[in-house]
Parts: sequence; structure tokens; C-alpha cells
Amino acid sequence: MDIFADFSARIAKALKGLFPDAQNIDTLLQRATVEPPREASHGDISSNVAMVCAKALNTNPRDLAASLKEVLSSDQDIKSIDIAGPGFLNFKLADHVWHKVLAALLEAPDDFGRSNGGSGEKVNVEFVSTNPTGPMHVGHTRGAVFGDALASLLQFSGYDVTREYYINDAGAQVNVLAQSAYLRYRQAHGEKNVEIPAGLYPGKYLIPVGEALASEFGDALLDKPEAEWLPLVKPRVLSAMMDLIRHDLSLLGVTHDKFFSESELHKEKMQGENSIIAQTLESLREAGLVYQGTLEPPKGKAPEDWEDREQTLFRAKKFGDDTDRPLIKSNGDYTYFAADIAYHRDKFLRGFNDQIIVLGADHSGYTKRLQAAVKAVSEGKASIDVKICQIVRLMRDGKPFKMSKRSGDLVTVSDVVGEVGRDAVRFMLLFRRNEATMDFDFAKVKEQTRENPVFYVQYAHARANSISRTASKDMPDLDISEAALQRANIALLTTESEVEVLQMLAQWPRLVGAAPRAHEPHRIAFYLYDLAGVFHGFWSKGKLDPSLRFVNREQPELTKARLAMVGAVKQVLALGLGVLGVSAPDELS
RNA sequence: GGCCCCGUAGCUCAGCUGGAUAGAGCAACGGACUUCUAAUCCGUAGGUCGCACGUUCGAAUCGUGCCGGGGUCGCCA
Repeated sequence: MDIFADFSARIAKALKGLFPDAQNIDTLLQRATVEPPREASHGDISSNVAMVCAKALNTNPRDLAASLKEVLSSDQDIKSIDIAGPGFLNFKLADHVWHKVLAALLEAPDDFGRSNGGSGEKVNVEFVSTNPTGPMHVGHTRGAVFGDALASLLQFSGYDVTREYYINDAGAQVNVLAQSAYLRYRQAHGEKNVEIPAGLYPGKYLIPVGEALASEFGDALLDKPEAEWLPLVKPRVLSAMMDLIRHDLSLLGVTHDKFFSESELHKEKMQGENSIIAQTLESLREAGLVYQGTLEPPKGKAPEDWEDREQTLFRAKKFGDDTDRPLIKSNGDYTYFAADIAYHRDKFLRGFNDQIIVLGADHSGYTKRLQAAVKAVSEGKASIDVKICQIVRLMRDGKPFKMSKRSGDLVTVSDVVGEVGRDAVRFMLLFRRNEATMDFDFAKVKEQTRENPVFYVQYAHARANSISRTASKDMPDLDISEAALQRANIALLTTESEVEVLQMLAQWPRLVGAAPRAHEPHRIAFYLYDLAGVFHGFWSKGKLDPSLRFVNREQPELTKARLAMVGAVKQVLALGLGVLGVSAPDELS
């Protein structure tokens, strides 16, 4: 039950009643807003309809507002309407409106705010997609958490979401990986003077892979030429790396529905049949989007090895990219981008007109060509929203954290999760807009104080639970079962503090409806912080004024009503934390 | 040099796709509380929303141009 959507409909109806002959009202109303005003003194709901629609209806905002006020003031749910400023309509609502919201919440707690805004539409969210050459390091964490939370958010809102991971297992670096693993294999056979040369992957995580190869193949690979051992080693090391990555993802609580392998795009499916990439390029060719030509060298930093060469290009510029893009390397292989076009065509052919991809800041330059590719392969039917996660700076006590890259031992996901815990990592990374850079301070994230938003929100949930425990201890005869609280006389909740909490709860449906449309999970985190704030605030008032305590022996009915409200707060916190993939503990350790 | 992101209180950041006198936490200042329900509470002060034009009833938000910080720039993925 979204009261803002509800009143938006009432206003629309009133407007149509006033102008039965106007045809364009629905389009006009798209620009109108019905929202909680920033300033509490402006009422509970505020709308700019009169200002937005006046001109087209041949009137002026204040007159239109006055007419609307007259029609709407007969509504029993509206306590008063003020016309303010240039023509705002400010509504004060009757308390029973908030009670109805609470009742709806108590009746279907798990579905509160769960809209059908997505109406089952298929969305593909591609995220993480790190190269399968080692365990995940911190740099990938933000994208992983963001993508996962965004996917959950969309699901909450009724989208049919597929979480997808693109495995870059076709490029040259996977061969390098296999070579590195092969050297570890030789070491596993006791060859002491085998060194991992520069340019290969020196990480220790390949040692067990080498050992596994040794126990599987014995010494059979030692004397074979690379052309023979490579096809044996490569799939095994790749699968071992994906196991590592999946393990790291599981530490973060991230799961994917589909892992798509780049090498599938290069394969000739059947004898003589073209690969998916070849087919894709063929269809682009037919559409006149591929040509032979030359590119301008990049300006500003004239590279010495620039070779003005004719190559096969995709007309990305036609779809808004800055330049056309090469499809075939000088050695005849497809470029990474060529495969990626084929991949996104595949997504489109699988029914995803609505695509999202989460990338790190270092790939932000890739955005336009990707959008161009999706437009081209779908003939404009599909689009992709590229969400860039900005850099995270690791800090310790306010000082930047030095990472040594040389040894191949970067700070990994498991290091971070191991030190601060999954909940803190996830919440902190989501407590910021994705396009803003952020500092991640280990010390601060572990603090158990008000300054730590993870703690603050989880504590609110635990406190809600603790209040119920106190109630059953202090008032053992009171029936506070879920069923009993559903029947509680919530009309007793009329103090300012109570209404404030109820109003906050009433915003959840609106928020969790808008955040997925904007692809912005951070809004959930900020909302939870605010909700926790009003809830903690209420609790504190009870310290000074015993009449505001949740549990009140003299007033069992009021206690029940308040416990129903506390349960509702707990529920919304749990729903929100659930969307973020953060646990909602009943007790804090 | 091109492109992308950022610039809002001393600090860290929100600002709900154009709304009203721009918000929160921390820090600062002034009080309250001494454990009554679990990790204090209330108040005060603090702003040229980087700068300048423009769009309109109305701009932190949209457009253009600058300034500053970060990222990135054919045949790496």
C-alpha cells in the first residue's frame, strides 16, 4: 500500500472531474509529483500538480489548486489542505490513514512494499565478470555487492531477474594462466629451479592447481610440447579459478544464475558452422554496420607505435559512440569487443531487452560502445544501462592502505570479509551512490557506535526484538503473538512520536518502488538508516517520559498497539536489509 | 587533447530524475542525564550547492563554457 500512489490517483481523478473534456491530462500528470515534503510543516503529502497543469488547462496554478482543494476536501482521509507558495497543494492526513498503512503491513508483512512495478519483465544484470586468473581482490567487491543488491531490489519490485557472469576465458591471458599453472605442475614434481617469470601469474593460489595436475597426470605432461599439454591444462586451471571465485562470491553472499563462457562464442558449434561471433558480424555486415577503414590516432598522447592501418570496423559512431571500433586484431583474431557484441546479441536473443551491466571505474570508457552494440544488435529494441562503480580506497585509521601488487598477493575478498564481516562490507559499500568514490576504513567499519551505520541499523532490528522479549517478561499474561498483534487496537497510536514512525513506514513502499526504477540500491540503505533513526529516537524518549515506553503495564491495549508498531519497524528493517543482502540479527553479539 | 565520474556545512555524505526557508551524521559550542528499556539525550551555530552565463513560474538538479580532483584513451580483457 503506497499512500503516495494512492493520493496521486485521487488527485488525478479530481482533476479529470474538473476538466472532463481535456484530453491531455494523463500526459500532464506524468510530470506531476505527489511526495512527502522536505519540510514537515508543509504537511504529510505535497503535490505540484496545479503548477504543472495550469498552463495547459488555461488557468493559473493558484486557481487550479483552489478548485482541487474544494473537490478533495470532502475526502475523509484528508484532515486539511493548504495552498502554499506558487501553487503547492499541501495535505495533512487523518491519523487513520497511517493506521491503515500499519494494518496493511501487519496483514501481509512479507509483501509490504512489494509492488508489481516490474510486472514480470525480464532483466539481465551482469556483474563481477572478473577474469578467471585468480581469486577476487577488493577492487571487485563493490561491483559484486552492488550488482547483487540491485538484482534483489529489482526482484522485490517484480522483475524477472537473471544474475549473470561473463567468463573471459578466451583471450591470451588464459593461456598465460595455463602456462603459470604448468610451471607449478613442474614444481609439484620437485623441480627446484623452476621460477615463475615476469609476465606470468606468480600467485600462490596456483600451487594447489599444479599439485592437482601432478596427481592427475603424474609425469605424463613433463615431456610433452605446449601444444599438447595446453588443451589439458587450460580447462582444469580455469575450472579451479572459477571455483576460487565462486567461493569468494559466496563469502560475500553473492550468487549468479548463469555463468556465460566467452569461449562458447568462438566455437564452431558444428562442423563447418560459423561461430556465434562470425554470425553476429555477418548480421551486422548485412545491416551495413561493418566496413574496412582507418581510425584517427588518439589525440594528445601520440603513441610511437601507432600504425595507420586499414581494419575491420563497427560503426559505433552511428549509435552515439565517439569513434568506430575495431572488430579484428592485426593477427586475425577477433577483438574482445567483437566477442562482446556477440555476447550482448545473445542476451538480446534470450529475451533481454532490458539489460544492466555493472563495471568498475577503469572500464567507464567502455560504456558508449557497449550501448552502441546493444542498440545495433537489437535494432534499437534493447538497451543497456551501464552502472559504473567508482574506486574504493582502503583505509586503516584514516590512512590509506598500501597494497603490494608485486607478489601477486593483493588484498583479497576473503581478507576483507574475514576482518570486518560480510554484513559490514555489504552495507558500507551500499551506503554510498555507486558513482561516488569512497573510502573504506577498516577501523570505522568495525566500530559498534552510532557513527557506524551498519551497527546502527542492525541494532535497531535487535532492539525491536529485545522490546518484545522485555514485554513477555514484564507482562507475561499479555498475548503478544503475531495473530494477537494483528488484532491490536492500533488506533491508539496517536502521539507525535508514534505517527512519525508510522509515516516513516509508509514511505517504504514508495521508496522501494522508485529505487529499482532508478537502479539505485543505495537509497534503501539510507532509508534504513533514517528509519532506524526515528525508531531509536522514540525509544530514547521513553527514557525521559515513561508514558512513551513501548511496554506499559498499566496499559495493556496500548502496549499491544505499540508492539504491533515495533514489529512493523522490525519487519521493514528486515525487508530492507534482506534486499541489501545484510543479515537482520535478533541480538547483537 | 577527447570521453566518463566527482565538486553541497570544518569533515564524511544525502538531496527521491525541476519545487517551497538546501538536509543528516561526526567535529564545535551550550545544556540535560548518572542507569530507569541495551552501546546517552536535547538544543545552538555553521552554506555564494566549484565559477559564469543560459533554459522557466521555479535550478544543487537540465544546457553551454571554464576551474579543480579522479579514471580512461586502436590490435588488454
